[in-house]
Amino acid sequence: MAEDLDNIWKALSDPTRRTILDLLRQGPKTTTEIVEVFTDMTRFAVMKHIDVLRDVGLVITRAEGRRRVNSLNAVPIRQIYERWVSPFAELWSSTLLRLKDDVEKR
Amino acid sequence: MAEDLDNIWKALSDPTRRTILDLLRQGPKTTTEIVEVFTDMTRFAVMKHIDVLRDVGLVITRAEGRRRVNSLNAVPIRQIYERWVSPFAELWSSTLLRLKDDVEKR
DNA sequence: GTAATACGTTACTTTTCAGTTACGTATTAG
DNA sequence: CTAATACGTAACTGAAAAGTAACGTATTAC
Repeated sequence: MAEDLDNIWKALSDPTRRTILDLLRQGPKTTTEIVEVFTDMTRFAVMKHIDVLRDVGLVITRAEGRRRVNSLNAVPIRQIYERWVSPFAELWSSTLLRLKDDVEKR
Repeated sequence: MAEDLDNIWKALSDPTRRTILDLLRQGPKTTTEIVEVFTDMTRFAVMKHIDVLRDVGLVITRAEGRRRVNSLNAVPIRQIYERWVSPFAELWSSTLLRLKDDVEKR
């Protein structure tokens, strides 16, 4: 669980997968519903992306008859935030200050 | 600039590059100083990673004689936060609630 | 019960990307 | 001024990952 964060980063690095997460933010969707959004891609490609998201825990899939309902799990994103975004947050202001300095030097 | 966010995600998806950002969080470092940290990799591999980080604006490099001093720019991380982490933050609590429901159903 | 629906598995191709090798340039220390 | 230092460029290799194609299974509507 320690550096599973690497897998989560990898999962998030793909634009198709991020679009899927965006979709699921509005509520659970069946696999077919997700597939239909990506008209320029085969069913299998999209399903692979869902697989990746499920493997890292960003998506939870539950069977409902012949359907698979996929829902979002935002917890891994929180882990990314706590480890990688939050520690850099304090630098946002200092970065702006430095840029300000650079500008004033000219 | 709109979906340069994709490039930023890609840049952040590599563990070596994230380690470099972690290093620079403590202050600017010359290219050689960064290279020396990664003993299991050639100079060129590390330099390529620095290139990628510079291309997406996460690292700013300034020449100082024959040295290159690399410093961190946290602004792109802020963009990631605003677009991708913050919108999901509201779901952290609801995810926990749902997990709670799931547990209680058993 | 059969046909359509929803999804899965496997094998393959293509592309992308990390890393190395080889060669080269600019800067500075002595 | 020459030798070591600090960094750069370009071409190649290997492995991972995205995407496709072909075939297969379980479920439900009629």
